[in-house]
Amino acid sequence: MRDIADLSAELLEWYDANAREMPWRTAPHARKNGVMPDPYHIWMSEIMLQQTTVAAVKEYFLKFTRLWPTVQDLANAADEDVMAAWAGLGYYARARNLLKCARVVVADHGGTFPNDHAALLKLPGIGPYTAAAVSSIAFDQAQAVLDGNVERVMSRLYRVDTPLPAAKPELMDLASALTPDLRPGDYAQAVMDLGATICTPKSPACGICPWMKHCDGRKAGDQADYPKKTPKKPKPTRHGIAYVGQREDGAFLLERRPEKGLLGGMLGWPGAEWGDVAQEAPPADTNWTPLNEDVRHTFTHFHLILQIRVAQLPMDCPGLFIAKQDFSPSDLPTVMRKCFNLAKTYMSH
DNA sequence: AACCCGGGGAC
DNA sequence: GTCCCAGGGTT
Repeated sequence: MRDIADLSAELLEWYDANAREMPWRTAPHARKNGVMPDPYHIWMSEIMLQQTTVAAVKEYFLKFTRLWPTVQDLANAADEDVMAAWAGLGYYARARNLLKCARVVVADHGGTFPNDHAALLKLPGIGPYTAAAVSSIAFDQAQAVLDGNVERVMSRLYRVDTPLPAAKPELMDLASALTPDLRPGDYAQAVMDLGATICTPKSPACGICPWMKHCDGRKAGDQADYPKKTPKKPKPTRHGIAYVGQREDGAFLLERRPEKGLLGGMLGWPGAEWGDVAQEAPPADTNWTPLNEDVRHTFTHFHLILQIRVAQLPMDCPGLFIAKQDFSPSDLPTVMRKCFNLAKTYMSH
């Protein structure tokens, strides 16, 4: 038990000297002076950071907090504005749940985030990790965070041979045993910083690791073999066609995708469902011009090859048209933006 | 427990 | 190309 207290104390000492700066983070010296972070900021950053790197999140976090400075502002926002602001960040269910959660916090919690793990866990888009992160970082509660970084650190520190994801309960027990009652918020950020900057997936910088002398993996020399993982399935390739239509007045023919499923709730170019073979499904009865080049894109679990068709459409063409001055490619998910970028080189205006 | 769900950077 | 990322929801 003496050893465990040493571990957290040594990591906090390292964090005091090496904490990375982030727009949502309260630095350790400020925290020691009683400054606490805004729970709204911590919550928003943690939602954005799910499966997403700090570098990618920064500009989105600044944009969201500029557009919606408080959870009340966000709760009052229009759905389509939030989805457009999220475009490009990926995993769009996060944006829908972000808005849902803001509205629940305002309606059921008086606009104040609950501070305990159990209450946070009930909110949309908040799972075990995010509940622990918000309760520890924003409210200094002794909750163990277990993300990809901590899984890697724990599995190396103790040479856990059980492969992920089956090892998660075991890793959670190890992480909980290390979480201190003193400065749990800084400790949570410290152990994740350690995984992100020193205990990296490939070629970890063990020579400068504050836990070097405690690490079983380091002692055995096989730290890079952890964590063990169950092999993943190969990605299939799907095919489809995207129709980029522009009306005589410059407006674009788009469609709002269904709330559930791939790119849910986002704008996109019309077309049939993607499959083993590309299917024609022109959204207007006119002469569509196929382009020589395809759009290629990779999603979480498949590769996609999209053929592009372009056409000029008459003013009486039915459908969801967005005026040229209201159309911004940055409102589109990346694959749809790729389609536009390719099509526009072939369009006259 | 297994599957679905983006996008980008490092290698 | 592969792997990874401050994971959650659904079935």
